[in-house]
Amino acid sequence: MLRFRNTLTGELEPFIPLEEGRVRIYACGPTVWNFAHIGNFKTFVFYDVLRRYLRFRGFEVTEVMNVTDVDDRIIEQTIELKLSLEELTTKYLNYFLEDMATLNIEQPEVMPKATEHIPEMVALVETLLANGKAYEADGSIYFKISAFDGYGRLSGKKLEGNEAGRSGRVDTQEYAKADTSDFVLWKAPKLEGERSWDTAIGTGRPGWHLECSAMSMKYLGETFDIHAGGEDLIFPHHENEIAQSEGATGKPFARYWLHSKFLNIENQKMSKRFGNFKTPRDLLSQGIEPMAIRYLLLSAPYRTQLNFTADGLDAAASSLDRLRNFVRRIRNAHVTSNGESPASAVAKRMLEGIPGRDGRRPEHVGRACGGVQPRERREPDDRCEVDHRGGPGCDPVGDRSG
RNA sequence: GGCGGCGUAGCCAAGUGGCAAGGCGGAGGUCUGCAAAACCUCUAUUCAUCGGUUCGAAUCCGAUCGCCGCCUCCA
Repeated sequence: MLRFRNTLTGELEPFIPLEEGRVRIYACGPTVWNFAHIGNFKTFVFYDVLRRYLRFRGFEVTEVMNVTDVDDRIIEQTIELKLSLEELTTKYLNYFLEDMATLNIEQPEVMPKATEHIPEMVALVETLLANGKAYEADGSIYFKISAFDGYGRLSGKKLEGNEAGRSGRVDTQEYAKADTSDFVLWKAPKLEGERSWDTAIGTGRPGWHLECSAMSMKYLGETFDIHAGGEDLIFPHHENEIAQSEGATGKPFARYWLHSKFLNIENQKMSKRFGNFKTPRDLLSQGIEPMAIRYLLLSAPYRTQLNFTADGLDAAASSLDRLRNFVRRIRNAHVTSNGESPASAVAKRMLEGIPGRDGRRPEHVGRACGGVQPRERREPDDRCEVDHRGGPGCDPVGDRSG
């Protein structure tokens, strides 16, 4: 039985999809205002391993990953660079897709853009206005948290304990909200030249969380299986998604919430804001091969924080070389005494190892494909045993040559 | 101030009650004209600290110290 650590409950829960044999996943995707850095890709590689592993386990996977192509940073950039929204976001979306391919990340089944789902978002806001969970103020529309029971369930936050603006990251005086904890659904334009849409709920653009609710429900249904994202999104993003989605439908939103921990560098999270980030392109230009980056990002389980270092990257590259050597040796090896080919003997052991394994620590999906090692010294007569954590369907390091 | 996570060898890291996986690095060796590569062997009596529970604890409980993350548009 596959189990996941569900942020919603904090428990390790057996995974039972809504529909047998099929998994519906919504994964929070990139905001295409600039290059994505390898911290971002830690999460995207996690999604990739998750979908590959689920498929390996026999599930049909439908993954929706949004492309946020309108938000504050994008708007600021378009004004600064005198580009249209489409020019800027198309450019960086293309770079992102290239980077995904470089790191051998499979493309999700659906990659919807926020700007192409304005009508769906407007409809959602209209529902919330109609049932009293949203209100208008100064041309913007806000979600009324006091009208939604269960706010804070995902993040475990109690509003009393929180201090508005404590993170120092946001301007809490920016909006005319009735309650500081309310969040914006629809934003009236503020800047000169800011992109906006004329709609039935007014002129403006969607708030951060709205696209994820509208698009996940459109492509996956009002209730779906897995919602994944970086740990930073637990609050407020995912908390607010739940509020506005369940506030509108009255039905449970996502059933399993999976959050990946951050990539740190010099013991601080990698972030554009801190200027301490590296992009895959930066590393490639230093002669680092793409699969070494992927290997490094998978060297800790997805729920474990990973510290990025040059040594770590070197170690990943060395490990990868050794792994490839191992594969080459299997291919060149002779058949075993019972007539089985070495490659199939290895595959069989991997298959046998996995079911017993995930029954215990299934949430280690990020790690599931991390460790294929020869164990020749333990069993000299059978030189092809492989650590059970690898899996053939898993393609451990996503290396096509392997 | 509130909430959450983590602390295992020089470095990265697995392990959630029954003698401490693995990788990198390092040391020694085999092969090789030399070198490199490859391959082989070795590399934690001990799991931040202190108490407790137990026949048995890295694993469970309590306290302490240290680090990290979130606290309203960050993957």
